[in-house]
Amino acid sequence: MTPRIIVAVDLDYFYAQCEEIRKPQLKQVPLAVCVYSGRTEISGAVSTTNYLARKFGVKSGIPIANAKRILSGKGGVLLPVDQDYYNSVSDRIMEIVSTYSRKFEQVSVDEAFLDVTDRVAHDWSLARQLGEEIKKDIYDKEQLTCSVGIAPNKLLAKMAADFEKPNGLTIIKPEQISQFLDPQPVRNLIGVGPKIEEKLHKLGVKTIGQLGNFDAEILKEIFGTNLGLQLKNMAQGIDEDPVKRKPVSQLSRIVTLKSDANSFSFEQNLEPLAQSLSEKLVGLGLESKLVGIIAITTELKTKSRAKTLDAYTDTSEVILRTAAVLFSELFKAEEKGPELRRIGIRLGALRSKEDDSKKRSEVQGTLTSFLNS
DNA sequence: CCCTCGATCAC
DNA sequence: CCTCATATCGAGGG
Repeated sequence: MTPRIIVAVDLDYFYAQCEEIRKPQLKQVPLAVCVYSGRTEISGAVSTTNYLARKFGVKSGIPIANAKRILSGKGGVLLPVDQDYYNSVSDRIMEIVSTYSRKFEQVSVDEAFLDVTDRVAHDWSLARQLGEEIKKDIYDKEQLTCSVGIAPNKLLAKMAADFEKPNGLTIIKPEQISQFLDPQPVRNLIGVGPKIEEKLHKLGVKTIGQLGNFDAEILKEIFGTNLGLQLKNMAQGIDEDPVKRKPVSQLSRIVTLKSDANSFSFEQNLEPLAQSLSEKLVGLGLESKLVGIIAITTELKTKSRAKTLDAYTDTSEVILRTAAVLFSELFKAEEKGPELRRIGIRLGALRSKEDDSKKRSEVQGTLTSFLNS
């Protein structure tokens, strides 16, 4: 019944900071790590930037061309993403973080949660010390800063980590929840993006405090039962979601075509995606029963199709064959077929390979529950 | 209840 | 000019 103590660890401007570690001179200049789409020399988007670049408004998501224009004459540097390198740094850091509690959950390449309630014996002052220790440990071993949030649940811990960065540490004790949440704009709630924000504004709801007091029935009507309730709960700082290792449930790969097309060579464009997905499946010891396609039109609208397979697979052949069929059906559906800019493959209905019917051995069941106990 | 699709979010 | 990847939700159809 006593509140849990959850720690969120958020690695600061991760990709850009990784580049700064390799080349410390980069710390002195505006830096943008970019995803080049290959369409033209500069087409693509910015993935992550350091804080010097952010001062000029160069932030994630903006077109590379814009970033280049803004930073020209300012000594700015643009680098292409090196995912393998970031992954290796991430793996080592997550290994470090996970030593602080058996209740560990990695949310993304640069974020993780720990439930340290037992470890600090419900003591918030000890939790702060532990947070400092984690930050120092990561910095000593990897020369990388992170922001830490400590709170009674994952939602608040993440918002606390976001509250002061880079290199911050913020604590929200149970009795501080409303003073922390109430004045903030609804947009700061995890899960509230531009669309939901817009709808809330139309209801006259601007702050999290206002959302927390808003009639739940009206929220349910507008956002649906589930999401409506979720919004109300979040605004009151309620989140029971446990810190738990979550199995991967889907995998996807997407690429940008060299030029927009009504039809394209499935072989040539889809093969590398299918190959990569198959390798990933095998690497994780997983197999998939659902293959889907993702198509992004010239107008940046998303279309998707999916097919549940007769049997589980982890081979690039089956993935490729299924995806090709789905694309050919997508094109057939319309007279001319949609004009596509980007295409992708998605795998769903995943399961662990050593997890089929009869052989879900107690060994694995107990091992998993043990890890999260 | 299950499947499929589109939307939304956050990375 | 506008990347890539993942989880979740709701609607609609069976």
